[in-house]
Order: sequence, then structure tokens, then C-alpha cells
Amino acid sequence: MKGTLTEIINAALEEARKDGLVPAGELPAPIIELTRDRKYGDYATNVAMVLASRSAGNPRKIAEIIAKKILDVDREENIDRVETAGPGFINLTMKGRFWERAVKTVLQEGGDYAKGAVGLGRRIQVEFVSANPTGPLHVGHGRGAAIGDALANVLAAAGYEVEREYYINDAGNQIQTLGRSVFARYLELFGKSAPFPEDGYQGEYIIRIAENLREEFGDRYLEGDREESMDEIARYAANEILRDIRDDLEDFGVRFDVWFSESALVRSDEVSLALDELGRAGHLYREGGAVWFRSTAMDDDKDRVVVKADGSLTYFASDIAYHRNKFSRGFDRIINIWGADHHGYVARMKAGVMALGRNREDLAVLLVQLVNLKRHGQPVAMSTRAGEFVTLKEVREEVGRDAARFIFLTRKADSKLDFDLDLAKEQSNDNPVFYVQYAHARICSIIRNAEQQGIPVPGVESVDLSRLTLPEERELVRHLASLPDVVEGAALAMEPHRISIFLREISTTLHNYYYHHRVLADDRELTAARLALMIAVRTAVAKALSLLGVSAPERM
RNA sequence: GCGCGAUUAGCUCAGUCGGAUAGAGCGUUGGCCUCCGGAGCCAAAGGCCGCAGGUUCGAAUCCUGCAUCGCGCGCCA
Repeated sequence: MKGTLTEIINAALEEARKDGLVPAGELPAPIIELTRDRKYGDYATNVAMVLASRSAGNPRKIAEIIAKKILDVDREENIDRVETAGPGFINLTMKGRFWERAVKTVLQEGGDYAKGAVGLGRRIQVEFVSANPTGPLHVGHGRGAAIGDALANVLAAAGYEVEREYYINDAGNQIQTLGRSVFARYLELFGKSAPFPEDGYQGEYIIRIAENLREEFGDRYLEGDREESMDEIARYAANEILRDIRDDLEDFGVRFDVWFSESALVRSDEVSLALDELGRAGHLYREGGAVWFRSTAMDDDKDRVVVKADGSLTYFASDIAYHRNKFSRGFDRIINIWGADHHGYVARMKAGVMALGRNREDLAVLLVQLVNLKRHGQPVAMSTRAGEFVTLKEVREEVGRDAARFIFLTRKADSKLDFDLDLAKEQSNDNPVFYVQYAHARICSIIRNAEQQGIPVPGVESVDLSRLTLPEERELVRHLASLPDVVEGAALAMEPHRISIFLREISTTLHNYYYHHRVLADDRELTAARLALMIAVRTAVAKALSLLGVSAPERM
């Protein structure tokens, strides 16, 4: 909806410049915001103040000039009133017609509502979760999964072509440790005393894998070459765990387009090709028997080793190769979603990407803060090493997929999140999920009622929306018309949590409206108009929920 | 020690490129069901936006310093 307005204001600025009323030079991209209070009209823009600050002019005077031009340009099509106010705001009150069009747009577009085009079809990859296949996913991974998936949805809605990818870290020492851990449990199952590796994985799931191993292969690994067995067992265990991870994510509503294996990358020649490329470009040097990447040339704190003195590769080396591989697949931009404890890697990874000839911005890293699980307001103790952690699966089974996903998406990624298990289960308005879903169910209930009473659901063309004259109705329309802008903003800022804020606000507006006014009124035409409005609100709510991967129930 | 991030109401947090009287939920207090689902609604109280400077017509927002908290700083993965 803002689109029309942006065009009008741009045109008005252009006109004003032509007349020499505002200074020449680059015109500011107008910021148009929904006013938080209707007494400021429907929308407000600060262009006049921006212009004034550049030219030391009088903002109120400039606002007056632009306000006049806006009216000229609009020719009474969309805008009812233009006022200048405060330090130089231009407040715009839209005509009823403008809002009626907004509602009809929603009704016509239905599930496609809020599809935008800022992405311009650019290809963008979101890599997320990427947990090591050495144990089950825990809550923190769940948050990353919810954020990554919702962000991918939002980007797609904003007109990007999106791919979801999971990077499987299956090449490092931790896989060997996993193999040794399972092997020790396996020996125990045969009554053999087996020293458990000091850094081994303690969890219950290791024993389960050992049991599966015994079931499938019997005592085959008791004899024979230890090294060889260990490799096989490690691979076996990692595969088992990966399958569980995949199932977990599927149950959580997250699907990946690509599962990319680190070990496959390492087995190929891509790592050496990547290093060759860096070497040719002069980014590498030898020192102390190791090969270093001069990342300090690209704003990193210190240079980084890529090949150790013993000739083996660092993890960072394969990461460079991995990112090179990503870009070779034609993505314009890649987004990595990492745990916040990895923030020390951001600078070096960006340096790596730049050394490969890309821009710093071509790689974006979104850091996700930890989740503090609580029960009865008390923190739930977790320790990965001791194998005591609450898994994503446990949380999902306890509170449900919708509640878990929604709560993960209520805060921005880079802020800590308290997740109260009891609250998540509570069916009250303390629980934001239910509050929002209830708004949707409530509308469905009204429509069911209408159907039962034989009230026809209005057609988009025939309905007379000019009957919607209440301020509360205007509020609803203002909100639902803002979804495309919210989606666009969320995509550009990579902040899917903005969708949940939108949902909270429109739900409040809906509940308030519902309480004070009857949709199924005595007047037939009025009822039809209100039903149309309800359907539009429901459409917007359902759309926003779907972007978050949360269901929109018809009854609860 | 260096780097990154955080600090907004009693609690948990929003706050869009620097704009108008800084918002929401919970909690507290007080109200609202003859009527489409009370899983809801309304109202009140509650603020030195960590502290001190600076830039600006205007700062929670930008800059500098300080404080507190978290995280990161390996030829680990």
C-alpha cells in the first residue's frame, strides 16, 4: 500500500525541485511510516526535515511546499488531507477509497497477499542449523531452525529466490570421538570392560546407537582391525544421528533443499583449489612451517592458519572452500545463521569471502543467541558435555510445534531468549501463540456463524466497503495493509521476528474490534462489509503465521 | 589485555535511515459477560532509555570515554 504513496511523494519532490523550491541534488528516499496515533493521520513522512537538514532550510516551510505538491500530484485520488505538523512532518490522511482498495487487494490476492518484489529474483542461500552429527538437536538448534526457516520464507515472499542448506560437519575429530564413544558402549554391551574416552559423548543416545549396531552387525567389530572398525562405526553413528536430526527437523516443519557434506568436500579437490586461488591472488604466506591466510588485510584481527605445520588442513580452510563452492553455485548472497558463540569467526569468514573476490556484503552472518529454558520460572540446567540437555524433540513434544516456533520468533535473533515451558503450554493470553491463533479461530467462528444463519459471504466485486466507517475498522485495515511493508522490511533487515510483532498488533486490534462491535449486524450491507473485512484480516493473519511456519487453526 | 554484543517500566522485551507526548506483554490495582467463543476487552499506576560528555533545529537511536554483564580471542572442531 505504501507503494502508491511512495510514488506520489517522489513525484511531488520531483515537481518541487523542478520549480526550484527545494534544493537540487539527490532527493532523499522518503521514509513513510504508519502513524502510531490517528491524530497524525494515516501515514507520516519526514522528507521535509531530511531536506531541510541538508540545506539548512526551514523544515516547516519546505513541508508546506511539498504538502501542496503532494495534493497536486495526487489529484484527489488517494489522499484526503495533508497536514504539516510538529518539527516538519507531513501527515497524510487517506481517502476511504484508498483503504477500500487495500481490502480488496487482500481479498483478491488471498494466499499470495504480501508477495513483494524487492528481492528482484536474486538468488539467496540460507544456511542454518548445521549441527554436528554427534548428538541430537537441542533447544538452541531449534531456535536457529525456526529463525532460518522463517527468514527463508520471508525472503521468498519478498521476491528472492531462496535455497535452504544444511552443512554437515562430518569430517573432523568430533566424528572420530563419536566413533570411539559408540565403540566403547558397544564393547560394554558384550560385557567387555572398555575405557570410555575422556572427551567422549556421554548421552543416552550413544548407548542406543551401540545397541542398533549390535543388532545389525552382531559381534563383527569385536575382532579385526581397530582403526577400520572405528571408521565404520563413526560413519554408522553419524548417519544414524543425521537421520534423527532430519526427522526432528521435519517434525518441526523445517525442510532443507540441500544437505551438504563436509567430508565430501574434503575428499574432493575443492579445498586445494580454493587454497590455490588464494595463493595466486597473494593472500597466503608461509611461516613457521604453516601456511597462513593474510586475513588482516581484510579487517580481521589476526592472520589465520589454513595448513598446519604437519600438513593437515584447518577447519577454516575447508570453510573457505565451502563458501567458494556456495558462490560457484550462483548465489548473489549467502546468509549463515550461527550460534552467537561463533561470532569470533565472522570477521575471518568475511575476509575469506573477500579474498575470493566477493564483496563483504555478499556474506551475511546472523548470530542467534542462546535460549534459556525455564520451568516454573526456574532455569533448567543444561550441560552438553554431560549429555544433559533438553532436546528440541522433547520441547516440541511437550509444548507443541506451533508454540515452540512462535516463541523462538518473538525476539530478534541477537537477543537472549527466555523460554518458559509452562508458559508455552498455557492456553491463555499470557501465551502469545494462543492469543494470535485465537484471533484467527475467532474470525473463523464468526464466519461459521454467518453460514449457519444463511448470511452470504460477500463477493469481492459486489461488496460495498464504504460502509466501514468506524475508527476501529480503519485501524484493522491500516494494519492488514501494512503486511507487505512489514515483510519487505523483515527481509531487508533479516529480522523475521517483525512478523510476530505484526501478528501481535493486528490480533489486539481484532480482539478489541470484536468486543466492541458485532460483525453480524442487523443491517445486511453493513454485515457484508464487515464480513469482507474479517476475511481480509484472517487472510493477513494466516499469511503472517505461515511465514513463521505456525499453523492457523480454524477452531481451538 | 584486545575485539564483538548487550544495558529501555518491578519482570521479559519492541522501538523501521536521527523525529511528534519512548511502546507492548506479564505482574500490580480497579472495572466489563441479556448479545458472533470471556482462550477476550477497558482503565490506572509504573521511565534519569546504564553513567558522563559530544554532534544536531532535534538523540533511546550517531560519535568518544567510563561502568556492569555476556561471548569470542588456538597450527581446536
